[in-house]
Amino acid sequence: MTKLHVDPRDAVPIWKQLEDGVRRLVASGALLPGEVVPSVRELARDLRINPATAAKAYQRLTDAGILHVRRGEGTFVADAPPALGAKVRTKAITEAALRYASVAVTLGASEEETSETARTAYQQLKGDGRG
Amino acid sequence: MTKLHVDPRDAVPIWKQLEDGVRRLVASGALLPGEVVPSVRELARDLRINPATAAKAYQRLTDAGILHVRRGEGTFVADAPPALGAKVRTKAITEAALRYASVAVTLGASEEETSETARTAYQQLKGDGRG
Amino acid sequence: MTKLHVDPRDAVPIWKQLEDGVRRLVASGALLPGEVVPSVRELARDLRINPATAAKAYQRLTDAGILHVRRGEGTFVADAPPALGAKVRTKAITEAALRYASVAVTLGASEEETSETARTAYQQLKGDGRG
Amino acid sequence: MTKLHVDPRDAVPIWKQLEDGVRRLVASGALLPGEVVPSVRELARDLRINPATAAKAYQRLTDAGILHVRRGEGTFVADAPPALGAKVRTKAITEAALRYASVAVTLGASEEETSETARTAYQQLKGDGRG
DNA sequence: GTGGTCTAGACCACG
DNA sequence: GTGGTCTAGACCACA
Repeated sequence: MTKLHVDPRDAVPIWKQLEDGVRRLVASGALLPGEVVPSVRELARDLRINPATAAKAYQRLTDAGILHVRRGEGTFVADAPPALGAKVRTKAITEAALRYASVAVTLGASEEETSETARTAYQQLKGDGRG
Repeated sequence: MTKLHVDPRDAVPIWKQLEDGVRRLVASGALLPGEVVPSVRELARDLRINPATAAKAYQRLTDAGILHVRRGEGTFVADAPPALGAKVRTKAITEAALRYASVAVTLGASEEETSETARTAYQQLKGDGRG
Repeated sequence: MTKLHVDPRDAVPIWKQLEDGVRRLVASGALLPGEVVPSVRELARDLRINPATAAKAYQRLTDAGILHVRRGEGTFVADAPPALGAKVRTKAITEAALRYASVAVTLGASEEETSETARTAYQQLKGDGRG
Repeated sequence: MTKLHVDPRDAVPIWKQLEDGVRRLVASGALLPGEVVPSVRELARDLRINPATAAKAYQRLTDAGILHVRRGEGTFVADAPPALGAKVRTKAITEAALRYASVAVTLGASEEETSETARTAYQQLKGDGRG
């Protein structure tokens, strides 16, 4: 139901895969403000990971203001997921684009292939939402 | 002289930044087949990194057939930098695009901004080459 | 009616916020000896909290001699709210001041700003009383 | 040498005591930019705590931009410890002052005693610096 | 040597 | 039931 999945063999840490996954679900509208997210234990059981690992992801998301905890009740999507400063945002996107383009250039992709593949990937991710 | 630079504070390992950098210079034509590359010691000194780190990058590049060592003379760009299988190539590009798009979506970028920023990054990197 | 309010998102437990709140109202004279306090159920309903949580606060206040239960009639402010030993009192204030100053120092506040902000906060709380 | 100490019996988490301690040492100038901080393992050994607990504090400080890590080399005080927005800063100080004043009022302290005790606590903490 | 990650399992406070 | 903390110990990558 939650469309969350992690790959323990991936180089990127499980807690980060989880954090990014939730961020994406929230950003894409698949998880709405106020909505419950699975409990740490439930998530850990479903994904076959250690509860502490799931807890780490949740805690970071809570610190970032994406989730918030009602003690003894559970964890929820925050009412007003905070926006990033425009500067920081642009810088982050540009850097990610450079990392991507670096791979594309190395593999001999053309300018068109590079931008169109990015567009396709974008559409694919956006399709995860509820629309 | 080689336009190589590494960022010790980046999350990606220094040896990998170096390896990718050389791959890009070769792929973009900034480094031509038969051309000398700096020695491990020289490179380590210039970039202020540990020689073992530079050696690791060169070793991997040599294993991959990108560089070629002539004992006593130095290290050179291989005559015929190997091509990648089409399938593997496409898969690698697609995966990189997904990583990039994931960041873009999370930051609320539009489809246009995503593909255009990728294009800009591509042009910027291509500009590093000699052509 | 009682000017009591709790913040479920605060790090400090709800029952403690409640307990401290009542203590403050009594100490400041906003609640006089012999006066009725709301029932556990009423309070829980007004503050939108779990009755068990309100009960826990009342229990602790009763144990401490601040409140006093007359069975079948309700809960009242005790006639002679107990005083604290001078030593314990001073120690408690000093420790609280250190916690506060620690925050202030970390945030780069000056000595004046630190003591004046404490004074302002004091006046604001005192204003909650009836005098 | 590091003047860091933690109390496992305290209600506040060890990792937070540690985090606050380092923040204070940096803010007060006792730890200067570029300076090394003890390694996770060393700190854990000295304080008799679990390395993971010390690591958690360091990681949070790194995320906050107070410390930064040079891989394989160690952890250092960041060159430019980031400043907080003025609004956020003032809000944080005011809230801390209210928590403190709440205790003071509850214990029957006068306005003078409240502000002077805060001042004394401030001076005591500032004395930890190197001046 | 360094920091980072993960697991396993325990204990606690809260509601 | 919920999340938070802590310990113990293992493994990994990096320099």
